[in-house]
Amino acid sequence: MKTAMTDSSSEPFEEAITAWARMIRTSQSVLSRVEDALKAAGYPPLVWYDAVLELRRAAPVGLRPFQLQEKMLLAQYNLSRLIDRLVAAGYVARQPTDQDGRGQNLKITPAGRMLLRTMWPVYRAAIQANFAAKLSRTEVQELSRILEKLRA
Amino acid sequence: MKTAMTDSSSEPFEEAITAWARMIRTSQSVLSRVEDALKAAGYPPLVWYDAVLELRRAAPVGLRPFQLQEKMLLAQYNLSRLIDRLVAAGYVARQPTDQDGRGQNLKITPAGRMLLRTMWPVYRAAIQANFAAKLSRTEVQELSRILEKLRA
DNA sequence: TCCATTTTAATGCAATTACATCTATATCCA
DNA sequence: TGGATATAGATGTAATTGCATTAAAATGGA
Repeated sequence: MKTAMTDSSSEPFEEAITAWARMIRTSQSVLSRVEDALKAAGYPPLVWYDAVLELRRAAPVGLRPFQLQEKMLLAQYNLSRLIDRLVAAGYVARQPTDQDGRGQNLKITPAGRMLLRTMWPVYRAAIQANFAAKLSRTEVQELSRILEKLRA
Repeated sequence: MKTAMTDSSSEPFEEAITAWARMIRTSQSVLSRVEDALKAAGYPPLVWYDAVLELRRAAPVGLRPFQLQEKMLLAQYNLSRLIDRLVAAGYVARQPTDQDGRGQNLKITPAGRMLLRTMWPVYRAAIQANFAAKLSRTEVQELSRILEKLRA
């Protein structure tokens, strides 16, 4: 016989629903605060930072768009247009590929490196204030571990 | 003297960066899979479900738009247009307020209740497959606890 | 080799979201 | 009361994202 308890969160799946809702809500909320901090400092959205950062990591060779897409969570057409904007802003250079006539090679420019350098202190402070400062080191590690399981 | 170790993740803040990146990436990835499952089943986006669900919880009184906004993570103008779509689709009814001539009252319709009922099995299965199934009960509880600390 | 298929990337157009502003009503206070 | 201020919600327009399709080059087999 079941208990008379009505607290739905005592059921495993109900606990999962709660955790699910918290993950979606909290990550969106924290992310938007970080984005706001960047915007308030006059910087472009985080996705620009992520894309240029991947290209810095890939320097000096650079990346093809489809390789960058694999590293980011973006649809192909969205990445194509993000690259347009990054190139127009001077943070990324498109170069023809020698091996594949369909493709192109993307490289970070000096301005792109400067963007990363100047954005980082603001980004770092926002992560610290809105994320790291609210958790103990153990909690950070535990969260990281659980999220990694979730990704796989 | 510092150790010669170069593994940056041994530094507390570097661990936080890793956890931060995982939280953003993983939650987006898992969310998009759940959204895809709903779309594949012919249902509207999750934000529709969330809004209508809040109105079911608030029944029979209903909610003013600004009250719904407080419960959801949406800008005022985005909520205004979401309500337009929900009303156009017949899931929500706009009613004049008697106390405040500026406002309106939002109520779930029978079609809205039906939407929640038919979406739920698909949504539930998607949460189970993409989230709950990947974690132990203890991990779910721990994740939930940590996220709650983060929100505050 | 030649043609069908696949891969890479771009793009026309529709839907949604962001920004700025606006309208209308309510509230506050001298 | 009356005028300034605040609150609730909508909306014009620009930017971004989503969807479907397209173009061009590479690949793979007969």
